[in-house]
Formats: sequence, structure tokens, C-alpha cells
Amino acid sequence: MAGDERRSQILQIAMQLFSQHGFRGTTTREIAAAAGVSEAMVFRHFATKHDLYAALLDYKACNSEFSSPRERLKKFIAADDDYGVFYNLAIGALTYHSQDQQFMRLLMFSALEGHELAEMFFERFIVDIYNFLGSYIEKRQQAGVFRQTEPRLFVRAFVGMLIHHSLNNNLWDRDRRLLDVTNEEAAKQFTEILLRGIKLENQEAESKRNES
Amino acid sequence: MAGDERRSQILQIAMQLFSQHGFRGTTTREIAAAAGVSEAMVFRHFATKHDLYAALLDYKACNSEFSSPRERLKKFIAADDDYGVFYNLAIGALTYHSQDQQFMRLLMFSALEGHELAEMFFERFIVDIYNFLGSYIEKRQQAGVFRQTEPRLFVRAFVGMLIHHSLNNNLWDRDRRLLDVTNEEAAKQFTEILLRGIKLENQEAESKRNES
DNA sequence: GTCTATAAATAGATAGAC
DNA sequence: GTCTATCTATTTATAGAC
Repeated sequence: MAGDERRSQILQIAMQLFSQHGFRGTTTREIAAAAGVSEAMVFRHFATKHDLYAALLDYKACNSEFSSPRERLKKFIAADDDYGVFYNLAIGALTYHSQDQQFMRLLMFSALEGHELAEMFFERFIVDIYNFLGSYIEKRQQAGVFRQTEPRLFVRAFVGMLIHHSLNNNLWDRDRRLLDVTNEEAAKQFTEILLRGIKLENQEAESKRNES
Repeated sequence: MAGDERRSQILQIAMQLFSQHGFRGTTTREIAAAAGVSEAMVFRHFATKHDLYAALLDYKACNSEFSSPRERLKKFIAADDDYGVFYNLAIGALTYHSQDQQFMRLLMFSALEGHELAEMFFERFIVDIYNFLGSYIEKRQQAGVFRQTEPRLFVRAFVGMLIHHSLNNNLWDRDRRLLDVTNEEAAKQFTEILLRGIKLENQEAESKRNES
């Protein structure tokens, strides 16, 4: 097998094992065995176990289909389409989590074990989501549509529903004993809850309009 | 030091290290060193490393101040005090998570590493919460106060806000860069969002009453 | 590019003296 | 109850032949 080919094969295998057992819980021996090569081959491509892990995190961080939802939501934001913004954020996240369950485990392990992926991911995606979703909410508050409360608390609430739902589906409740719904249904209901939860009620909105 | 005393001292130290680095990431040597004794002492009290971990999980599961909120919420449930039910669930959970951050890490590691604590905890607490909160919601739906949707989706949404908020505060965003609010404020706002989100609006409730 | 063999360090666990 | 010393298996990593 050619060098690059083997390298990426080892990377794939390592990805699977690391995501399953964490860094400390995975041995280079297991990786080599699973890849069908000797340990020497693994160390030929990656000088140390840590280098292999770093390469893997880097790969995931770059090639991950989990891109910032900023672009995808642009048109809904421009149109002040509240449902569009939150529903599409939700369905995008839930779908991605379902498709790449490895990534979530990798990220959780990484966060617990204190590796850099967690921080990198946090910087690149989470901070961004809080920023742009937070400012959308702020805009809608100024338009008198959403209630006046720390916008980031609304973001926290919504992201919480999404992450926790995926964490349940992919980690604790894989057989869906607690709750068994499609991602579409979950996204729809979570969006519904959030929007009803943060919108001014009709009377409130009216009296607010009368004030000004 | 007396036998029992030493035993529980080792247990405490082990708790801290396991919660920080997981099972695989903690060595018996480190535990012994941190406890100020030889490894032989550790193995005198706990036959194997796994036994030590099991003892620790058992201890946490039994002596944990994280009790089922069922009792605590009884009176609010009986009084149909929606705000009381959800706010007190929230503040109880958030407070506990803040006080015992070890436990959350231990639980996350345990879930990822596939140890039994995760499952035990799941069985004893989570299933219970879904059951009793789910049936309260169902009761309130029948009373025409909450919207008709899978009650457990509402539970998922609310528990999601709580867990995710604590996970942020204790794991990813310890310096509160994304969001810095007190537990009381968070509990209040999450409750507000959920209740506004799942209650029938006034008009809806009225037309519903007219139907019957 | 790939392997076998092996080095060097570290892991979990035990023996036996005090 | 505690320690030192030690055993055995495993782990990361390397050397060198093909």
C-alpha cells in the first residue's frame, strides 16, 4: 500500500478507536492490529502516539462537515425568519451529530482529558454560534419581537436542547428507551418551545408598541 | 491511621484523580503517591484497581447528595404550581452540579468508558425524572394548560438546558467567557422559557375551553 | 513499505520484613 | 498498618533485516 494511503487508513482506524476508548484507553498495539499492520508501521507514519492523536484531531477539525452554520442561516437571518433560523440550526446540528457520532465522542473525551481539540473546537465554532445567534436575538429584541433578557441565555437554552438530545441518542440512551423521535420532530418541537418561550406575547407586544 | 480511615482517605484521593483523568488515565501509583502511602497499601484495601473504582462509584451512587427530586417537588406538583415544579427542579440540579463538579466528570467519563456507573445512574435517576416529570406534564395537558405534544420531548428540552448549562460551567467554559449568570438567574430564565414554550397561549386556551 | 525482534519504561499486583 | 523490593505483563518506541 502506498504511503499516503496507509497513513490515512491508520488515521481512520485510530479515529474509531480513540473515539471509543479515549487517548489513554487506546494502545498503539490495538491500532496496529485493527489496521492489519505491525506497530512499527504505525510509528513510521506517526513519530509518537501523541502525534497520531494530534493529526487525527487536526484532520477532524479541518475536514469535518460540521461547518459553521453562519452561511447556511444567512438568508433566514436577513429575512427575520425566526422559525427558519432556529429550525435550520437545529436540524443541521442534529443531523450532523447522527451522521458523525465519532466526532461527539472524540470531542467529549478530548474535553474531559484536556486535549486541545476541545479548546480549538470551542474557539472555532461555539464562540461563533454564540456571537451570531446572540446578535440575531438582540436585533429581534430591538424590533420588539423577543423578550428583553440576556440573549446568550436564550442561545444557551437552545443549544442545550440540541446537544443534550444528541448526547442522549448517541451515548446514554442509544436504544431510545426514554424518548424516540425523529430529528425532524425534535428540531421542530425545540424550535417551537424556544420561540414561544422568548417571544413577547401578543398583548405584551401590543402594549410595548403603544408605549413608543 | 486506622483501617477504615485510611480506606476512605484513599477513596477520596482516588475519586479526585479518577474524575480528573478517567479510569485508564489514572495509575495506582499516582493514587498511592497522592494519598502519601505505598502502592501496597492501596492494594491492601482494594484487591484490584477495578475494585477501587467500583467502590468509588458505589460510594458516589449511595452517598451522593444528588437525590431524586421527586420528594422535593411533591408539594408543587400537588398544587399544580408549574413555576414551582420547574424552577425548583432547575435550581436543585444547577446547585448540585456546582457543588459537586467531580461527580459530573466522573459520570461523563464513566459513560464514555462504558462503566456501570453511567447505566446505574441512568436507571436510578434519569428514568425516574422522565417518568414523574412526564406524567406531571401529561396531567397539565389534560387540564388544558400545556400544549399537546409528546411530554418527554418537553422533559428533554428542559433537562437539556440544565445539563448543558452545567457542562459549560464546569467543563468547557469555566471562565464564563460565553455567558456569566448566577444559577438562580439561569434557573429562572430556563423555567420561564420552558413554561411560555409549552403553555397554550391565552387565545388557544380560551378556544379550547369553548370547544368542550 | 513491511516485518520480527527487542529495548526501555511503566503498568498492575504480590512477598515478606517490620 | 506500613514499607521496600520485586515480579510480570503491557506499553511506547526503535533497530535492522528483507
